[in-house]
Amino acid sequence: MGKKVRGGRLPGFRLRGRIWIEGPDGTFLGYGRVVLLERIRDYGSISAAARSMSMSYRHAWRLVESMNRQGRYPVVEKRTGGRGGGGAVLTETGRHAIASFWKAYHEFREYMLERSAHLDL
Amino acid sequence: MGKKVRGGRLPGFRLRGRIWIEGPDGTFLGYGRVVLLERIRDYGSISAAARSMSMSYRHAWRLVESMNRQGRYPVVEKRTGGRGGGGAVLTETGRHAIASFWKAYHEFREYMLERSAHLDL
DNA sequence: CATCGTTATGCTTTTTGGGGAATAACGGCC
DNA sequence: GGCCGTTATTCCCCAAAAAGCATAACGATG
Repeated sequence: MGKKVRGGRLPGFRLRGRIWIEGPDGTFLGYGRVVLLERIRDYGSISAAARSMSMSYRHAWRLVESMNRQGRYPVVEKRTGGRGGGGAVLTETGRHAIASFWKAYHEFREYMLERSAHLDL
Repeated sequence: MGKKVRGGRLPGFRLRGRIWIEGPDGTFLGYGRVVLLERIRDYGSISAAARSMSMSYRHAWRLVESMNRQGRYPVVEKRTGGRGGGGAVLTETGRHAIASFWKAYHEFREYMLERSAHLDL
């Protein structure tokens, strides 16, 4: 009655995955980008956001550029100069993008959790 | 009655994703690895399989090593020397791994297709 | 009008993943 | 026993991605 000779489940193995939103020019939104957007929202500047997640400013800036360029509307509005040197704030589009991504993301986590259960190896 | 000012859907954008099976030492099975296993099954050798997908033998060999080392049982049995120089064949574990992955993979495709439909951006 | 921290951008260095070539060992088969 | 194509492994090189460094430019505020 043992179905197969193979020793059964491999304990340490699990199904993993990731999702992202792709635009005309490659990735538009992914986990890292969304976290970056949230930090920008919380800290009010790209550089502070980058520092807070130990990412280089240059990299963070490029990510924001990529997101802003792809959509019809920018996700981040940037101001140079002025009090405190300037800063950056989320647009309504940006806030909406974050919400959309998290929604898809959490549904996906749910799915993966459920699906991992009947993974037979 | 327009719900929001934002101009509506961004036409070119779509939800994408990928899945893989992770073992104690990183990736155990992914799309590329499974295709490689199938080629090994079809051609009877790692080098022919690698050639058929224009992958370097070195890379293919490493992937096989990674898979073989992680599981309780190897997925590929390799023979050096002999008629035709040797070769490689799938084990029962290997065949089962392929089937398991494709099952999860196709279910996942289904899910993504369905989920992409109500992605609002 | 000098200050200050931020955006903006170019240049150089480091890291990383993989390809290519070279070589040894192997072992049925003629 | 020599041949042959495969497994097994090492060393060097290349390209792409990201980090690090170094400056400009900016503009509200004191």
